[in-house]
Amino acid sequence: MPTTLLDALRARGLRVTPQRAIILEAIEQLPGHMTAEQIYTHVQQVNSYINLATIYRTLELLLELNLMTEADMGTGATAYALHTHATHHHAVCRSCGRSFEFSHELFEPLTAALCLHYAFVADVDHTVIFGWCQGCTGHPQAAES
Amino acid sequence: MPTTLLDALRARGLRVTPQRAIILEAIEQLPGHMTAEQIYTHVQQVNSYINLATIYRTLELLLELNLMTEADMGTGATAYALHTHATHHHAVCRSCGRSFEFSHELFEPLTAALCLHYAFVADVDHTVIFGWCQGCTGHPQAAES
DNA sequence: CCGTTGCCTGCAAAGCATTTGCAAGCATGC
DNA sequence: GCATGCTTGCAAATGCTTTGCAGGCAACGG
Repeated sequence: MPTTLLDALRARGLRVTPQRAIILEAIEQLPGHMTAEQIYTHVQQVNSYINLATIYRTLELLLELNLMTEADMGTGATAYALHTHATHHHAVCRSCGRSFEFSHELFEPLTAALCLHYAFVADVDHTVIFGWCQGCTGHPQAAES
Repeated sequence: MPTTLLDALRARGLRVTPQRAIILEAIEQLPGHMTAEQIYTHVQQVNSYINLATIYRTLELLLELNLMTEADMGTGATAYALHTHATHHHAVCRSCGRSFEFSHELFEPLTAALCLHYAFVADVDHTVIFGWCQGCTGHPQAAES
């Protein structure tokens, strides 16, 4: 049962190495969005001789192949997500840092308008919206204690 | 004619130093969004002894005071913008890198929905939307040459 | 099954934007 | 004016990510 990601590599004539197989498997197993570090940790449990640089190089590859998306969640590390993962977005609270996912349909009026007015095709999978959640609303300053 | 930004500092009991005055003036003069490096360059023309670290510390202060917003335009450096600057957003093309601003009203259906469904107050001033512009639409792979 | 080719990898060091420790400096209030 | 402690400059550290290089091995042809 070869993974779809490996097939995508083969289709482009790219080499299927043990490292790539392990990394791709880890990516498929991790839920939703993940950082390079998380993939690294997961991969270590299978084979501890895989280098972080290889993770980054593989992620770069997947981004080029349009199989993944990247997003800055404001945590310092880039968050990556499989493009096949259900389209969704994140709302992140500037005060408490908590976040939740929301469905793509809330985004559709915006993407439709951008397409209509500017012929711009928004790639808003995995977009991050900052703001203040219910508990922090109304007193954003006070909540930063 | 003291600047509004300086007044904001005074109102919080923060010290008004020559460095801060120069940095705030530069921020008010630079159009739209700017990077720490750009502010630094601008400031150098007035007083070349101001340190980059001071720029960053001042920006951090302005963010805390809610006078500025920050956004990652995908250029490597964080883009800062005055909160008083007319609310707007950026669409950035993943292929050619070009970007354009679009008005806040396109965002309102989304912010309204987030508020309604999740009681989440989106702070979407200066948000960045990635995608493909008119020229690059339809063949995102081909355009990356 | 084996040899060749050049794509991939590990390692270590570099890169870049940003942050921080520390001692000196100076804005503010008395 | 003078003391207090917030600010600054400097340089080093930080954290994530990228890169140079030499060796390794997947893919392919024979």
